[in-house]
Amino acid sequence: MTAVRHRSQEPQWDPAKQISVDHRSPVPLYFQVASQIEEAIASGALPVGARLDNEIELAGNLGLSRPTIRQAIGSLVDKGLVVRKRGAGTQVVFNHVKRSLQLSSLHDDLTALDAAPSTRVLVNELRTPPPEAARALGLSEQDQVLHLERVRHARGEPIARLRNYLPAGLLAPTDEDLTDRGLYQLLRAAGVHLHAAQQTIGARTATDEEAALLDEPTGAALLTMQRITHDHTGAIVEFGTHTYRASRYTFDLTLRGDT
Amino acid sequence: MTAVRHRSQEPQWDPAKQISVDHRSPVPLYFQVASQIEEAIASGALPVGARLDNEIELAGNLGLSRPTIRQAIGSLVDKGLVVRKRGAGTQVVFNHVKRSLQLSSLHDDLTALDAAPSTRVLVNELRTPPPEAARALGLSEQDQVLHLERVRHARGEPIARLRNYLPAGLLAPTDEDLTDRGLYQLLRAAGVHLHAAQQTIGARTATDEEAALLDEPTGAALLTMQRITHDHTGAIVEFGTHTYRASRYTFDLTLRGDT
DNA sequence: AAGTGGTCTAGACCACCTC
DNA sequence: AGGTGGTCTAGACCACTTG
Repeated sequence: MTAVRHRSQEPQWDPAKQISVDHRSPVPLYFQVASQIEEAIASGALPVGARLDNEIELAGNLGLSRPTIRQAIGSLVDKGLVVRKRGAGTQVVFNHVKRSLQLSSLHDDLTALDAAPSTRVLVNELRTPPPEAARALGLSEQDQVLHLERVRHARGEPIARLRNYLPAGLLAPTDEDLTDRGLYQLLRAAGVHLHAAQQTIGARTATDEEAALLDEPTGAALLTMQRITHDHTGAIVEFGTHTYRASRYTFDLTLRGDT
Repeated sequence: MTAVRHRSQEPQWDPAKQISVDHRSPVPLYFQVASQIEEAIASGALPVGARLDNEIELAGNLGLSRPTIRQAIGSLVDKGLVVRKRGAGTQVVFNHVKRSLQLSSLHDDLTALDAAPSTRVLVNELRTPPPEAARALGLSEQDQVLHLERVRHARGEPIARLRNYLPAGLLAPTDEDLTDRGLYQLLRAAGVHLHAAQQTIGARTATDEEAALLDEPTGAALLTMQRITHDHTGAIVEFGTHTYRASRYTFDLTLRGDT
């Protein structure tokens, strides 16, 4: 019945007893199941290497159909937490997912890190865009765009200089809006559904102006990131060109294979 | 903006006539359907903004069940090519996916770009690891690991200095192996299933040694990338710490939202 | 009100892995 | 040879969006 591998110190975690589903809840059944398995993995009740019960058994024990169970486990596979092997079973391979560098703003990232971000607004007005920004937004250099320039601080130190260009009419933030909240937060609040972003990460040495803004010596190495953000209709909602102090900031990400 | 919203001006692309499925093929039906829709999107037959037929109709026209069609479209949603909206339909939002920065080696990336990569092997032997590498691999500093050090060139110019540490016994490449093929290629050929990698991207200025190796002036900005790679069992198969010429190389990636 | 995707069921056969 | 995931069918009801 209970498939226990030769890991003798298998934790006592009986899915039939630990997972409960509520058919009246508006939360989809597959999601309820996935969440509870994920929690068991994160808590260590299902350690790395542990095998899940097979899909048929799991379905029977929970009173659900196999496709529903498959959908639940499938979402964990997508997250990279477990792997399925035909004929062999489903095993836990990670107990947490590092999800940095998702579609979130620097402000959100720093807030999550409890780094007390603050923002100084240098520019917040409609202007004609520089050639590079016009090209990225698919506009002409005569069109007006919202030009934003900010310096982001965390823990009392400057971290990055952020320059953004947005199509006119999308947003009209006050300086206070920009001080308190990240650009992505403001866009979401304005009803924009962020869908995807193309980023290019590079490096170069600081100009005198950047060095002064970021409290670095001239010639210090800076990380650069340029980004084009699309909404759910495929329209371009933002072009940004940012520089980060390499001594204070790195990009962390995890990649997953397709095999 | 080429948004087609009315069926009347729908492009001439009839899925019933353009998509064919072969029930005898070993290729899954959902995959056959997904590939052909993806091709239609890439070719422009289904432009950005176009709406797909609804799932029931598509299923009926192709003689397949709705879950199979859903699985096909679902894979396109995962790739970010189309979006589904309940009550509204499924629309094309992108016509290509930039898939750089996936789980592939620099060698593969450069080969794909037709950049004629070549490699100079500086170190290829078993050694005790530096503290940082030992910690990343979960080994002690007394354990032997395979130490690799290479300089990658493309288009006749140096691009990056690559330093890798692998658990002993996993691989025993000759210098020729390393010259001709990327590390990930060698690992796959050795039967290792690459599953995920954690990367940290940063920047710093070049040391004299790096400057000489990479043909850059001392003090030039370099991109740095550290990576820990796991196989499908969760075991660590590689730790790498690499430096790239910022004047010749950037990291491109696209991020997708969860909404 | 009609159309469409979101979820779910209860089966089935096959391919692959392990024993 | 038996167990397991991979794929597929033919339905069903619901929630949301749009005209």
